Amino acid sequence: MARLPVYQRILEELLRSGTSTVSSELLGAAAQVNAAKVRKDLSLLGSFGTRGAGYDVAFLVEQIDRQLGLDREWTVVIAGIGNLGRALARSQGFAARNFTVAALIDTDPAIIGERIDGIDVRHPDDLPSIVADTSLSIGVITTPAPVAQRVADLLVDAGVRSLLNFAPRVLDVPPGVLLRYVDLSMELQVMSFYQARQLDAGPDARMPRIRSIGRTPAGPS
Amino acid sequence: MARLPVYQRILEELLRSGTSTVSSELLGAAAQVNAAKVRKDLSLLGSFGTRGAGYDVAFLVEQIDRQLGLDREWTVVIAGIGNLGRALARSQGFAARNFTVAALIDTDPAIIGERIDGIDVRHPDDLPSIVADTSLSIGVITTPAPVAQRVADLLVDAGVRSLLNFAPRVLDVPPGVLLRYVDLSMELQVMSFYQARQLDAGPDARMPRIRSIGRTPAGPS
DNA sequence: GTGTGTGAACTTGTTCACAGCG
DNA sequence: CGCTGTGAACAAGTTCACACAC
Repeated sequence: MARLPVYQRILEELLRSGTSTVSSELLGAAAQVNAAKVRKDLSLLGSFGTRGAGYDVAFLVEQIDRQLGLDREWTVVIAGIGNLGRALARSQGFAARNFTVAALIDTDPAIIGERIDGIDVRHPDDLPSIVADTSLSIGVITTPAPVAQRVADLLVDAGVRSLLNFAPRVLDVPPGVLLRYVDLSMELQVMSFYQARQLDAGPDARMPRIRSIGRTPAGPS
Repeated sequence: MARLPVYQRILEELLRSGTSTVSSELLGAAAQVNAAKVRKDLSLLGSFGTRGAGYDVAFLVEQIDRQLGLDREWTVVIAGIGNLGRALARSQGFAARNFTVAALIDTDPAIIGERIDGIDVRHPDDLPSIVADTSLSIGVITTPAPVAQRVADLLVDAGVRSLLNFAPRVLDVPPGVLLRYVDLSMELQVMSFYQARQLDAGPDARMPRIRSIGRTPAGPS
C-alpha cells in the first residue's frame, strides 16, 4: 500500500512530539486523506486500533515497519559521487532506520579514495569484492545521464535487485529488477501541471512511481 | 494526468535518437503501461495520432508541454544551499526546458554571496526585493528538517504558490499553496516494500505524490 | 460517548475489443 | 493492413454510514 510511508513519516513526528495515541481522523488530516481511508488501510494490516481511543503510535509504527519490510537491514550503494551523490550519502534519509550506506562508487580517480561519512569511495571494478563482503540490496544512481545505463548494468551484475535512479534517463533492466525513478524535471512538471490548472492537487496518492520488474521491451529492430 | 511527464521523458529520448514517429504500443512498453492506456491518455488531449502510422514525436511533445503548462516560463527559488541545494542548482533537471533557477537562499553568512551557476546566494531577508524583480513560481526546500517549516512560511509570504519539499518534514501550508514531497527515506521504504514482497512492482502509476492545496488542519487544541 | 472496523454504494481508472481512418 | 480512437465491460480504489467495542 502506497500510503504507508506517508503515515510512517507522520507517526514518527508524532512520536517525537510525545504523542502516544492518534485517531484516524488526525492521521488522515495530516496525510491529507479521508479518515475512512486511513482506517481501511490500517485494518488491512490487522486490527491495531482501540475503539473509542484510536491507535497507539509506537505500536502502529512497528506494525507498518513490518509491512514495509523494515524489520531487516537494507544495504545501499550509491553510484556517482557528484553533488547529488554526496548529498545523499550524508543525508538523513539514508541514515534512517534500517538503511545503511554500504558503498560509494565513482570512476573519477580524483574522487576515489575520498572518505564521505566514514565510507571510502571506490571504483566500479571493486564491486565484486565489495559484494563479497556485504551483499547490496539497493542501488542509487546519481551519475550523469549518459553513463546511467552502464552503471545500472554494473550494479545489476553485482547482484543489486533494486535501483533508485536519479539520472534523467529511462533505464532498461532485466526482469526481476525493481526500478524506480526520482526525477527533478518530472517533479517540476507535475507542479507546473497542477499550478497551471489551479487544480485541487489531484488525487491524494503520493507514493507510487514504481516502474519495473519485468522487461522494458527493446525497440523494433 | 500523472503519466504525462513519463511519456515526455521517453519522447524526448526518442527525439534525441532521431525517431520521428511512435506507436502507442512502443510508448506503452517504454513507460511500462498498457498500450490502450496510452491511447486513452493521449486521446484526452485531442486526436494527435495518425491511424495506421502512430504519433508524431515532436508534435506530441509540444502538445503534452501545453497540457503540462510548459508553454510558459517557470521561475524556481532554491532555499537551503547545502549539498542537495547545490546539486539541484546545478542539475540538468532545473536547467531543463521552461524552468529557470531565479534565486538561491541561505542563512549561513559563509555561503551568502557565493555564486553558483551564475546565481548569487542571498539571505531570506532579501526575498521581498528579489520578488520585486522577478516573481517566483516554485520554491524548492532543501534545508535541514528543523527549519523547513519556517522557510516554507517565508517563501509563501514572498508569494510562492508551489513548494517542492526535500526536507524530511511534514509541512503545513495555507490553502491554495501546492505542496509536494520528495523524500529519500520514503523512496527507500517503497523499494523495500516491493522488494521484500517480491512484488510485481505494484500499480504502474508513477508520478502522483501531490499533497496539497487545501489546509492541513491543525491538531486539536 | 468516542472512534474503530467493515459491508455496501459509489467513483475512478483500466482493459478489452472493435469500428473506422489513413 | 496497421494502428488510432472509443464505447462498453471490468476492476480497483474511495467514501459512506453504521454496528459495535471500549
